[in-house]
This record gives sequence, C-alpha cells and structure tokens, in this order.
Amino acid sequence: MWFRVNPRLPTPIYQQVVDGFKEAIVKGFVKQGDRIPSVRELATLMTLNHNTVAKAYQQLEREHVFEIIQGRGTFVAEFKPPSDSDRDRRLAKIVEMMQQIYIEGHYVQLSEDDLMSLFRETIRKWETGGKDV
Amino acid sequence: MWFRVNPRLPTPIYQQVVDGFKEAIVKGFVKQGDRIPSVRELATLMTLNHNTVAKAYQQLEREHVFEIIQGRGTFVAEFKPPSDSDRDRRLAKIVEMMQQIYIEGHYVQLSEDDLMSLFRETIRKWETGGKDV
DNA sequence: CCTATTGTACCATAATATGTGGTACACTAT
DNA sequence: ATAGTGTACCACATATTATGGTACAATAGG
Repeated sequence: MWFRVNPRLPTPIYQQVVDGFKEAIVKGFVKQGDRIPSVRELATLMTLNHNTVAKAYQQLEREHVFEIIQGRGTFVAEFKPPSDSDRDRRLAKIVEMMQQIYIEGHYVQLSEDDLMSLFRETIRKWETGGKDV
Repeated sequence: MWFRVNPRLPTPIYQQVVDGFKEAIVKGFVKQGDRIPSVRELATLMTLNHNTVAKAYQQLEREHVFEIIQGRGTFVAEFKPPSDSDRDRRLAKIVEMMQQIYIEGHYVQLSEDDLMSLFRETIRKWETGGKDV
C-alpha cells in the first residue's frame, strides 16, 4: 500500500487514510483516473473495518479528491479548478496552519526567514525522499 | 479577554484556550512574567468550566509556555531555550504542518512560490492586524 | 491563627466521536 | 444469474470532551 496507519496516534484512523491518499496523490504514486481498492479490499489489506475505510472515501469525495461511481468503484478525481467556496475554505485552512507554524516557530526561536528556509527544504526533501511506501 | 472560544467548532475548547494564549503571547498582548487570570476567574469570564480551563493551563505548562506556582497563580514563563527533545518535537510538528500545507496547496493550485508568498503575507498581516482582541 | 485564593485531584454524569462487526440493499458489469 | 461496487443501517464498546460539584494542600495577607 502507499501509506501506513497507526491506530495508536491521536489522529483518527479514517483521517490518516484521508491524509495518506492525498499524500500518495501529491507524490504521484496514484494518478488521476486511477482506480482505488474497494472499501472491503482496503479494509482487508490494512486490517481495518470497512466502515472506517468508507468514511475516509466519503470524506475524500466531499473534498473532490475521489470520485465515487455507484456499483463501479472509487477513482482519483480528474483535476478541476475548485469552486470559489472550496478554494476559500482550503485557503482559510492553509492560512490557519501557517499561523500555527509561526506560533510554534516562535517557541523554537525560528525567525520568519528560518521558517521560509525550512519550508523550502521540507518540500524538497519530501518530494524526492518519500517516507513510507 | 485576548481571545474568544467557539464551543461549536470541532476543536476542543481547552485546545482553543491553549492556542488563544499562545497567539496572545506571540502578538505581545501578554508578556513574560505576566500573571494569568486564575482558573476560576477565567472560567467565569468565559463561561467555561474550571476543569476545562485547568486542563488548558496544565497543557501550556507541559509546553513550557506557562509557569504554575502552587497557591500563587499562573504566569507566562520566562523564555528559556528549549531542550533538544522539546525542540525536536516542535520541529517535527512544524514540518508535519508544512507538508499538510503543501498538500492542501496542491488542490488550490498553489505553487511552492505561491505558498511562500502567502506565508510572508499571512505573517505580516497577522502581526499588525490582529483578529479578535 | 484565620481567611481567602491559588492549583489540583477527585467523583459522577452526559454527550460526542471513533472504531468494530454484522447485515442488507441498490447499482453495475460480466 | 452472479459477483463486486458503495452505502445505509444496527448494536456495541471505548475514549475524549465538557460540565458540575466537593475537597485538599500550598500560599499570601490580615
């Protein structure tokens, strides 16, 4: 599979599945139109409950990352420019995370420039390296 | 008060209090050594339960943001360079958030440079503007 | 010494979120 | 017809969150 799940983390399992797929897509492990394992398949592969997997798939569909076709299966959605409300919600979320980063950075004495450098480096390392596959 | 709390958000109230104080400190509304309202005071002011406030204070103490003195009160901790483990934990958290930002940015078609600009702008606006006081 | 205030530790209770396991149904493709 | 899809239920257990109440040790100020 393209990612792992740790039930002991405070992050809910279904959320970890959501994040895992997003990451797999951004990293190119899964591409537009690709078929995703069925709910029961993935549940068996990762020893999860089908309801948990379904919850993740449904959230990914709400976020327009997946496209679910009744009776056929689940696929990676074709990329479409997000609606304005979608974009606004995502941007707000991004800004909020940036503020959190700034705050946490304050406590490890990272300046704005330090954070910028760390950001660039993080993206670079992360795009090539890959944590778990 | 220096921040507000919204019980309807999915974020736990005590976590909102934690974030609120961190924000207030970064923005300079509260300074090192300042005395923080007592658990019961803040609970009354914000119509929360004293246990909820205490939970927030205790977490802030664990993060070395507050210093709690038995029988005297709670104060903003003097800034000390974090221990290595502290620093590592916070840095890991920051990197994780940066990855999340990169992923979300992908879905609103923000390039790495776009995100950098947004980051700079967010900090600038946020430092001066201030959301709720 | 007395009293008020501090944080803290409990207890009970309720509500919510999460996760598992099972069953069933409509839809689709073969 | 049959198998595989997502989905909608149900029941159940567990953990987290939040509230309300009580009590206790430590501190500070009369």
